[in-house]
Amino acid sequence: MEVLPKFDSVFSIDCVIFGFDEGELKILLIERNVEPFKDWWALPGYLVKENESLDLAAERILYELTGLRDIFMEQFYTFGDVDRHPQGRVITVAYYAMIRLNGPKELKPVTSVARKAVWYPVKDLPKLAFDHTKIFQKGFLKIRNKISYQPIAFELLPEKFTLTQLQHLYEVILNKTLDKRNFRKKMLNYGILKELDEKQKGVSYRAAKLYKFDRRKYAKIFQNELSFGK
Amino acid sequence: MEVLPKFDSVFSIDCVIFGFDEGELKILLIERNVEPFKDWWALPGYLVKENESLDLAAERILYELTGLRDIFMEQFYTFGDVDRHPQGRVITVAYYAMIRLNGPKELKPVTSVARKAVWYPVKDLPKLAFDHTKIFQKGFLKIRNKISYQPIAFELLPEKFTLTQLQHLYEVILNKTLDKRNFRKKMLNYGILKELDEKQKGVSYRAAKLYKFDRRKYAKIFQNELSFGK
DNA sequence: TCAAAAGTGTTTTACCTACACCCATGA
DNA sequence: TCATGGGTGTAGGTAAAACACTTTTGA
Repeated sequence: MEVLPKFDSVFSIDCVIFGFDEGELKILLIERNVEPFKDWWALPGYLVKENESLDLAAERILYELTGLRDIFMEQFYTFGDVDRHPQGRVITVAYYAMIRLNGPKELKPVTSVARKAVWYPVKDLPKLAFDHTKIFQKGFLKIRNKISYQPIAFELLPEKFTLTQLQHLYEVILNKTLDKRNFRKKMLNYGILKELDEKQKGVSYRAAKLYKFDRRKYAKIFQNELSFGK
Repeated sequence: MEVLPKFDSVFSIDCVIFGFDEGELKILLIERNVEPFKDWWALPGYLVKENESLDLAAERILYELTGLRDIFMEQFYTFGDVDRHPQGRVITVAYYAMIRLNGPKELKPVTSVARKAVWYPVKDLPKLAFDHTKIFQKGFLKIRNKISYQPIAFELLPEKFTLTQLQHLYEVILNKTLDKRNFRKKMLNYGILKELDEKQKGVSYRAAKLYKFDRRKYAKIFQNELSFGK
């Protein structure tokens, strides 16, 4: 009978959590308070427990290191270079999520593994611990790719937003400027935006209409992704 | 200093290898010769060694269990349910590939872990060991999705093929019938097919032109995948 | 001569792209 | 009244979809 080997391999989760704030795309980083890479910036990530599924581990770890709860994350890649962890063989399953920053929501690690958690602009990231820079890059590619064929960007915006805000977000993620009229046509055409009877407030120019994302219609339209004509 | 825990977690690779033969989509299965799941059908898969990267482990494992070498595989998902392996905590990184079956190529396991390896039609799979049915399904979705926006199906065909063969392959993977004229227009339009001066032989009806896949042009066109108009 | 598959074009519709001006608002 | 962004339409091109008949070949 085959028996599992006894070498000390373990696995971890790392999270690439995107947020959008002050016109900038940001990700969540922690300052590590433990070796290895003590005092370095890192993606929120830690070891999976023996009796914990990957998805649940991801939720727990994100919560413990940043205080964020109930974030829907999706797995996107597993990194397994032999020497990616200085203390042994650790492969890591990377998850990503796009979330809404409701103003300056407090980030409070609940373990001492992280000294603090902060939102960091992606265009100016510091050197990261382990292979986390590579993990971030692959995660960024993932959302850039996904946004091109699924309007998932709403997740990053406040509940009510203007079309211009939405466009800016696309421009930041795709790293190019978009045509205003074409962008609006396309977005409205999707049929997943609810126009509100409300307008922007506190701006010193013509106030823009506010929109809401219609999650139900989105689900209907984008659940069946396959397409290849008759 | 943080120390890695000592519980016996390990990881494995499982491979979903697609082939196309006699008008049928098939995957490669092995008959297991070891516990657990001795005598069951399973995806080719085994434990990763301590000093081996995931990608290299995938190559080695596929070779050892089936005799196939130099197959380009891509990772697509990692399965980590707590109880997916009866003997302990084993997460598995799943890889897929699409390959060409040059006639009845011999499959010869080089370890005794697999009693034999065979091509099995996907529409009639037996019960599989572990959570391999789930892994297969996710892999199938992956190629179905990918083929809808990238003409990767060539990998499955013989070097020279007719447009009708190509269309049948698409129909099998997408599970729907396609319009002949539209299909041909679209494929030829991609500009990645070389028309040969050769025709099909040995058929009792009008012989079709043979085509070759132009890998260089394919690479040029499909390396930059992002698109969202100005 | 028949069976079986090869091969071929046109029309309609939808979507993408490019492009420029007037409008509403608060300071 | 001015600066700032909000908001709008049209024309041209490209790709997808629907649809049916003639041609070639070997048996």
